[in-house]
Amino acid sequence: MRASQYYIKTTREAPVEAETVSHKYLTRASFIQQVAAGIFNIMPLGWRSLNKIRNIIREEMNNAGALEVTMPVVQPRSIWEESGRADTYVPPLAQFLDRREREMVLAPTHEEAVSIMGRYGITSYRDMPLRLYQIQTKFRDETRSRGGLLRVREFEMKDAYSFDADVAGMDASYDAMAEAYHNIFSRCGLDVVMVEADSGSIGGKDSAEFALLAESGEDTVLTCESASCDYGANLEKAEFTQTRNPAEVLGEVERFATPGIKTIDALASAEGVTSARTAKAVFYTIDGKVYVVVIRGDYEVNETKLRNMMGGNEPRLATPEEVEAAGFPAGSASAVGIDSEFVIADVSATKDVNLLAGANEEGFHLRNVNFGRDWSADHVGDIAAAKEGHQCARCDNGYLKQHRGVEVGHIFKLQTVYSDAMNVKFNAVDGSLRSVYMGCYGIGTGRLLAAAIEANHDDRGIVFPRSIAPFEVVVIGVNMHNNDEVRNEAESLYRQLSDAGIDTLLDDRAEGPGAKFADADLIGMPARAVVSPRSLKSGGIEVKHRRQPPLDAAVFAPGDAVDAVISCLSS
RNA sequence: CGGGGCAUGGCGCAGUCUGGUAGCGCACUUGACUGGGGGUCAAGAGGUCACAGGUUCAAAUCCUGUUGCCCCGACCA
Repeated sequence: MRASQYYIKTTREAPVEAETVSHKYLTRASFIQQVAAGIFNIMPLGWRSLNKIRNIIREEMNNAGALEVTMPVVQPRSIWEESGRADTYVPPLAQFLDRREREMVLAPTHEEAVSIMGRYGITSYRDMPLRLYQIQTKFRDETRSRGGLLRVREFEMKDAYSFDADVAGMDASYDAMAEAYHNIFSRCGLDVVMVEADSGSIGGKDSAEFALLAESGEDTVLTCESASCDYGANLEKAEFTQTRNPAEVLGEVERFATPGIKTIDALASAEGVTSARTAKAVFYTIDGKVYVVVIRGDYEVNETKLRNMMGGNEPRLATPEEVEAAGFPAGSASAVGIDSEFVIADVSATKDVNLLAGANEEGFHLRNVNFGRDWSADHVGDIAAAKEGHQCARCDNGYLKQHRGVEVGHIFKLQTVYSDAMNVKFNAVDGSLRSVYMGCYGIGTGRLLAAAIEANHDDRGIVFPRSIAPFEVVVIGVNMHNNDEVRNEAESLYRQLSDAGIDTLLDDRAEGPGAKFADADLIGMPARAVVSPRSLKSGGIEVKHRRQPPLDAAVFAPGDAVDAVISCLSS
């Protein structure tokens, strides 16, 4: 490709709203252009990179035994009613009426459509495993987008789905996809961690996300610091080993005055103990009912764990009005004296003894409060949020470290959630009719491109790995438009590289050398070959890798330049 | 959805307080010079000042409303 005939419109300045590195460079290098909030044009350079990413994904999906298909972006709302997600999907579906006033949705994901494809042909256990994937546009009318391609409303995703006859088959599909994902990310130059995750509104049981650890990410990920432990989890899911106070003899409950004390920390310090010796109570409204949620004072409630424990109903902090209407005391609250039906307890508050707690009376607290004797709860479980420094629950000798991460992939074991709802059934070996075990597996291609830039850049621009760069090498002809010798050498090298199957860009624009170098660096050309009067005088053509310093190029005779570029690219 | 901010040529901005000929840098066009890290000079082109109403002799500027976009939070396969 000749730069003079291509659409490269680099700029010195990024739009003021671009905050992340990838957003700035993708815009400055003219890979993308914003059309509306969270909606982008992908320009020729961006499209080339995305095509390389798509092809890597295709190869790995095909290797994992998946078949490529495509499913509609515009779907009848009825299939979402069939799955039960028409009204529960969060964020809400983008909907419209077609010309005959039929209700349509813009698909944010394709479990419904693939279930329809699956049930068409799967009638026997012999039809499975079946693995399907597509690379397709999704629309999610999320209330907020950010970070350029890191989080958008309309985006492209590779989504794959597996159909298996039993749990063992589903697990095998899941493992095959996980392996393919590792291959994809490493081929794209990304060092990602696979961590346990919550499955959210997709449903199902086990899920794992692939996260690039980066400050610009919006995910919070915890990993075990121990070298011998590979535990990692999204904050929503992360477990930790709770500390315990030494067992004590249960003391008598003592009520005492605490004028002016409003917080757990103030209470703990007034008593000369740490907040771990307190049981704090928080009010949540879940499915229209107000609950007292009790957790040890040094922990925080993880609302995702709380939601999962309470049957998937979304919890939110109760308003003072709701608390009052439910008849709960507003100040100095605790679960003491509350009907256990409306009490939710984290295990931390149930295991430790002789805790400080509210007296359910303004200005008074209680000493030596104990679960089982002084209060009880119908709902007890792990609803505590893990934090940096907490002890790893997996190995018990490491501590959790907290990171920011970009979620570039997510895989789920759906079990039979969709096959039950959408009637995807088959006859098993014994002749019985059973629901198919499904899995689903997603990678955001645009987000992957952005993440690759977050992970690979310097102050001059993008530093693409060869595998996903729009071009592999740029041949820069310095002043080539009015210097025959330079032009002939540059054209000849361009031809030879192209013939060798290398994606080559010939920068034949009538720009000064400075502009060409700056653009090559900004766009992230992995290799650069320079033909100029100066290089010819010193023996030929300069070849340099993007990672080498700007002035650190080696000169090769014209006949050796192709080999030099190839060897430079594979370094 | 809550809070905050912004809207003037393709991009980045000044001008708005105090109403009176729309300006700067980058990019663009033409020419000349230049030619190793976004070069110089000269001459140009390009803007219903987000939209709608109002006040006024006169509105980018003042008033009212609307829309779009950004940031923080809530939320988020």
